[in-house]
Amino acid sequence: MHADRPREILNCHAGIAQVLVGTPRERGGGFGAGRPSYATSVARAMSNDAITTRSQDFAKWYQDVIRRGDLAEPAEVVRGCMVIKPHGYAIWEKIQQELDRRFKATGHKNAYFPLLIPMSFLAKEAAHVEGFAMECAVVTHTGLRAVQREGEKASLEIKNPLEEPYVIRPTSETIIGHYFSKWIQSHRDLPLLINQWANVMRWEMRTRMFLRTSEFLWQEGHTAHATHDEALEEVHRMLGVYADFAESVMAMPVIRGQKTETERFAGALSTFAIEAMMQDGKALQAGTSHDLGQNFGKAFDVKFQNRSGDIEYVWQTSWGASTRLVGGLIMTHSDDAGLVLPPALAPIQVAIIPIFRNDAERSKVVEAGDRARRECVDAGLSVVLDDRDELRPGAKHFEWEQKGVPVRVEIGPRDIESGTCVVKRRDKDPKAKTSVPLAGVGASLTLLMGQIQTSLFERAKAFRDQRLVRVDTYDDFKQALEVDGKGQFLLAHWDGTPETEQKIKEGTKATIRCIPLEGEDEPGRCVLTGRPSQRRVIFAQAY
RNA sequence: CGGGGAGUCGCACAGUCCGGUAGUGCACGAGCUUUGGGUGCUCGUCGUCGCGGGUUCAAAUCCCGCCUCCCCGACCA
Repeated sequence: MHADRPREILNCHAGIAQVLVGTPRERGGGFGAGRPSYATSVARAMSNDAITTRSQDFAKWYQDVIRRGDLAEPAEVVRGCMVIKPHGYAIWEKIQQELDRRFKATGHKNAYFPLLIPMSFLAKEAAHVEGFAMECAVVTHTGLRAVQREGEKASLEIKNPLEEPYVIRPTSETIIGHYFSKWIQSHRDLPLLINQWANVMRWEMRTRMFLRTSEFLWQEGHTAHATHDEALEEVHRMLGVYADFAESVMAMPVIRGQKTETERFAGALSTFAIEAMMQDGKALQAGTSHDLGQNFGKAFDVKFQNRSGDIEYVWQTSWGASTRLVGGLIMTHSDDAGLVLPPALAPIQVAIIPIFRNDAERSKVVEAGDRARRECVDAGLSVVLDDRDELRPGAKHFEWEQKGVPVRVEIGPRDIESGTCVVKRRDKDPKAKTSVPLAGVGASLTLLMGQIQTSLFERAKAFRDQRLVRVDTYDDFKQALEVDGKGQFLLAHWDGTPETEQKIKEGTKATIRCIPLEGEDEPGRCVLTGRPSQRRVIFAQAY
């Protein structure tokens, strides 16, 4: 793989000119024709130098994969924010589609609430304010005025202070609570099952692209129920939706579990989450589902009249998943050559690369390529015929490889003669080519997509399972936390107190990721204090 | 916000100590050449050296202030 290739060679041969999708005919004169194009900036983003390997520097590797995959770049003009580029956003859109379909299938409806929340709303739920106060960006003024002082450049000045400042939503429980109280009167209005796709802002100390940015995109589900049991059922249903999505669509194995008091959502009775292991062995929380109890119902006066005519507060839930999932996707599957995408989320699933030596060969090969392309389209695959003349085949391979395209197909004169094409899987060594008949290529590649999807999941699961270890003493705990320079998940007994959790964190940087829902109770003794414990929890260093 | 590192063309970097016309490789443009894993050659284009002040005949370089990014903490989806 690339890691073995001398850096100099990579450096001096780098080159990706532009990205064209579809056939020349389809493209016409539209996209990027005749003007300095987006394609140019793509080429620039992806130019030269090798990707850092995972073992060299995982954090650097992560950023390289994002840059070379043309997913996003830091918004250097806005602190802690990122620009999600088309290829990165296309992945997010696929995530959205898959999740949204599952939300609708479980009876939820989409709605949209204001970005700005009256500051007073935040104050209504005590634990909630405490959790989010420091992260809030606050809007205090409106209007700008141009000011021209003598001898100085014109500048802008802020005009009118607001009577009540607004907070830019860090999450929408409060404002949605407010509207729920207007919308709900009777048990007949329940359950109320709402989802919102939105951006939120949390003024984080330290940011990393996709994993933690000041502004991020997410979905937040908010539901209200007549009973606590019903709300809890919802909490687990949606946790299940996340887990199923993560495993079957992202091919990312997850552990479902409950958060400890320390890690619980501010204002919730209990929080559940799915936790995934990244390739450096660290944990990533990939989706959360909260039992809000009646906390927000009471804070926002969300009441209903039950069947027997009594007034009760509703039981609420909220659950969310964010663009962080894209970060998880990257760190679960990608390799030292760049991005690796599971077929279910790959904006481009197949890239066809024609091989030819002269115009006569070119027209034959491109024609065959276009037939293959159409077969793939008919089979429901998203496919590109890369017939760019300005790039040689090798350069095209590198480009699609770095962008994570699951399958690359080569069609050359030899293939046309034998009626086959050469297929390379992104999840396998590029030298391991297979030959596939051109007739029925759509069907065979569709089949292959399923195999790749499964294989990615199995590989990630094998890695995770191998690094999910049971420890019973604190010495073993500290030893097992890092093996071969990578983290592990430790199944250990814990005495259930925040104090012990804190001490372990101080001593090892490991936190309790969750109390797993799967598995059975197993009495034992806390690794730190030796006090009795009913169940093992998962400790790990986390993102 | 504390500790460390860094900001020079699209990317990666040299130049900064010791002030004197802003460089290299890749990318980008043109041409020829080449095409089953980053073709080769020739000629060319692109910079208010992160921002704002100051010192100086002269500032990428020295001084002051600020901003941003990366890493390690604390905080977190």
